[in-house]
Amino acid sequence: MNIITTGMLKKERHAFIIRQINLHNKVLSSDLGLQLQVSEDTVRRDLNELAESGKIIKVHGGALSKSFHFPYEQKDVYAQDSKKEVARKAIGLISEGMTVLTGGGTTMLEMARLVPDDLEATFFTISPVVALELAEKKLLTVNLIGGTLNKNAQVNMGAKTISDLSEIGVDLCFLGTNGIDLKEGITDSEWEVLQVKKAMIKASARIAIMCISEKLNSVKKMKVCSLSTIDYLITDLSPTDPKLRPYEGNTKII
Amino acid sequence: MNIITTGMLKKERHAFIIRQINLHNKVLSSDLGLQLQVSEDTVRRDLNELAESGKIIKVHGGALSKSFHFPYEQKDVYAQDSKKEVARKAIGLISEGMTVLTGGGTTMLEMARLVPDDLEATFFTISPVVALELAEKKLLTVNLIGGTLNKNAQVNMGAKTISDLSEIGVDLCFLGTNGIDLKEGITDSEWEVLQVKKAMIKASARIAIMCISEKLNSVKKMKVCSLSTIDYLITDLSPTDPKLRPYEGNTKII
DNA sequence: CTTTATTTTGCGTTATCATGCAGTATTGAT
DNA sequence: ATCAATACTGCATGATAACGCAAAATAAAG
Repeated sequence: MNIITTGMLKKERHAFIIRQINLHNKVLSSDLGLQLQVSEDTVRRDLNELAESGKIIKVHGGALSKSFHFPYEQKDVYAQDSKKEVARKAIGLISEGMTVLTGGGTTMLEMARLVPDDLEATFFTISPVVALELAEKKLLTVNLIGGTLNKNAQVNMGAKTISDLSEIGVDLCFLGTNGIDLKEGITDSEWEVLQVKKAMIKASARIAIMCISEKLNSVKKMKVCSLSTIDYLITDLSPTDPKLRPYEGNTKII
Repeated sequence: MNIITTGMLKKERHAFIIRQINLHNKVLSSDLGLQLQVSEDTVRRDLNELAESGKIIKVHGGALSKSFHFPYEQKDVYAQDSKKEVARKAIGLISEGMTVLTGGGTTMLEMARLVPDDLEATFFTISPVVALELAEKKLLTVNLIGGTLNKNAQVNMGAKTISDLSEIGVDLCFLGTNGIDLKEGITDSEWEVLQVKKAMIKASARIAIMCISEKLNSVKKMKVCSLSTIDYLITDLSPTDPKLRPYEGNTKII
């Protein structure tokens, strides 16, 4: 257990830390300092870097494995400000009496929370989490599209979901995305997700993509749709931000 | 049950507390103090933080599960033990590879929590809350029946739900009920609920009614089905309890 | 092989956080 | 109304973190 180490390079320390975390689900800065024979400052800097790139979760006193299993109710705790900003803007697109379709994810959940109490509208969603949040608003009609619950994404997927989506028609669809790029348009890395998104797009008169700025200009494996399909692009940036300029066209930047 | 823990990070304590609450529906600050080896002050501060972010409901002496805080009931913490007992017994009816259909409500939720991690089975449910809880179990396939989310009961209802239910066939259906009586059988007070329950019964080879003993011998306005339809009656009482004697017949008392 | 630039690291300082304790207030049950 | 259990407040203490800077190590260039 006691690993003696001398003159390790930063990369090696990082690897060591990741290994320790995978092994124990947690590490203490103080322990690492001793094991790696470096100051705790260095350890803390290492942990910061690893946390920055999303490999671990840094907490006071050390760090936790990212797969640290939290019960579902708190998976969404870390809704970053950028997501909140996107959600806030998205709400502006919804007007009285509208029929809206949404996916899942933290940004959508945040949007559900921000729906004003006096809005009367009809929502369809594939996300039970979003549905439950929307159900808090007294004037909304909330329809949950059924299907097989995907454990990671916590949204319904599969054949049933897609066939049910083909039976509805809505005014506006809010979609999150991991990949958005000028040339490739909207892309995704999971095939199942791709199918569902395509079905959602077909079901909707207008499409709004919600996307935090750090995901701009990234391409994933498979294409969902081209940019021309998108009616609104909602980001945390100002609509006049130069980074968004290339996306102007058919798409309204919000 | 006495879990020994040393040098836990705050986040770990939080996760531990959430797990305990999910397990028992309630925690006492005093217990947590001992289990986590910290002062009750620290426990209380932890509980405050968790309550602050809406993950639990803090009460005098400890905290309660949030999803336990269903719109309808919440009176006494200890009456819930009977539901737990019903849920525990219900689990016994589920065997490997089975296809199961469930409704919503606290007893169902409790059952979902108690499903063993190593059970491989397929679940259908009309409750997003139950679905999300079931999704925590790695080996389960969870299918959520769509529909219009009823804000009070937090289950899907309406025409879509009923037509979807008509398309499936399962081995066993777990139903809660407010009214059960020798002569009238299973009764309910809401028309919408009635329709859904009937559809669930039609979809299932066998029917299990889950019912805490205080609801025995009560009649509601509308009839769901007669007692002869019921295969299992699960209560918090011993199967040999004289109160249950009258219900013996086609129905197996558990 | 120097010399120079860049990065990394450790240390002192200051700020922040976490925790337990003592005293006081509040609660809930009888 | 009383009493014991539970909660909250403020504070002291030790732990951890952040900041800035200078020494050391590493890489790059001449």
